[in-house]
Amino acid sequence: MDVPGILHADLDAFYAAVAVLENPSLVGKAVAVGSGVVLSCTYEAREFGVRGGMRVVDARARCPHLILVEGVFGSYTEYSRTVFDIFESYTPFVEPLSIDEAFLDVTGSVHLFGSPADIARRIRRDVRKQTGLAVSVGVTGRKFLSKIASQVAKPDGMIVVQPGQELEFLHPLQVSHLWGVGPVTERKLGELGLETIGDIATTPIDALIAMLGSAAAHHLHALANNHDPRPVERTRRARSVGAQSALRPERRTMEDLLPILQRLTDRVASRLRAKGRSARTVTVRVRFGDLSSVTRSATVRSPTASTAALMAIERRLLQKVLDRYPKHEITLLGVSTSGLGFDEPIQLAFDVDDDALGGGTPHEIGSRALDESVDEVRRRFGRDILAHGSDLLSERTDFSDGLAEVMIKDD
DNA sequence: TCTGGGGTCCTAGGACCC
DNA sequence: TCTGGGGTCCTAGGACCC
Repeated sequence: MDVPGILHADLDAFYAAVAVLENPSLVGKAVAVGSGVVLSCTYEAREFGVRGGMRVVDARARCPHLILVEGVFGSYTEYSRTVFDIFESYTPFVEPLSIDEAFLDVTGSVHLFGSPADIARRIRRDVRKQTGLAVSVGVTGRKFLSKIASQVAKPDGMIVVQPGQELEFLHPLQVSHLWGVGPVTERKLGELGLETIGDIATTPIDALIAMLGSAAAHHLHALANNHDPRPVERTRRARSVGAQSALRPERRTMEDLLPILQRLTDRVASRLRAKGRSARTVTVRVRFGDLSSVTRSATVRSPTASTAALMAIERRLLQKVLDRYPKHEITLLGVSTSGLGFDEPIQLAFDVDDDALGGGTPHEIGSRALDESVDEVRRRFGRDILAHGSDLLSERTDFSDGLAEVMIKDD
């Protein structure tokens, strides 16, 4: 008999559980982590209707004795590392989904540690013993099904779905259990009278396509029939890096918005550099008084992680929005970078004093050099640098739309 | 009921090239 | 010269997830 070999392990109420571990007087109490909104809360708080994502004032209204604690990010990463080390002691095939959950393919580990269900039990025991945290586990032969099983198993449980029993387990569940069904899709499905996963499985694919579009329809139809060929993948590279801020929409002028833009861009650029990545596409998101929002994006030829270069692009995008919506109350919602490339050694063809640039990786030095040259170009020519090339491209230098492209070459 | 910050993926239309 | 098909890239927006 085949053994189901894919586990989904998910720590229960992770941030709240860590808060309780670090302050034993909180054991058994209704505790929430967060400020402004609830990031995580204990099951004692959930009994009163408190949920993650809820505003703290609303949570307090439902649960007046709620104890609110601030998050401590350092402890979370420490606990997380310990837990992931335990995962990796059972299989090298661990795919992190977030700080507190992962897929594990244990198919190759059964001769060492026993059946997948045995391994799940051992992991739960090890995590409990070494950290004090509860982890719920789903054990099946498919990623999506194990994810659903672990959710159903919570809190502090495990569910094993044996081969041949998958549809029996799956079909009675509400559609919202499926990964990819949120409020909008749930409502659309409901309009067709589809409430359970079994309903989706028996609906002709064409009807789903008409309602949801091709990709979503095929995706949900496949999952509802227990088809999910996706393997457990050990690493996944980030595809975008962004930063958000949520101020009330009231500011209007470029001068008001620039400091916010600078702060967000600093965050994004330094995180890009820390990862050794650079971005080709830059997106600016703006929110209006009625809470609707728009985006403007631009793609440049060569990836950059330079704060000043990103700022120059974002400024233009922001100006585009201001020109298009001159009367609106607006705020800057966020900036995001995608089309990520890798750390490239770069050297400025522009006139920059090497000694002034300090140490670091070539990428860091290059990014700082670009920062300086953007400022210098602005001083000398009154222009912004839009992009830089990976080859020497003096003939591409283009002031036609008010921007220069700076020349940078590979070393 | 949009309050938080960080992401992923998909769609649709247009430009451009062969 | 016109029509058509296919592919790629870019832009803008939206749904969903943790």
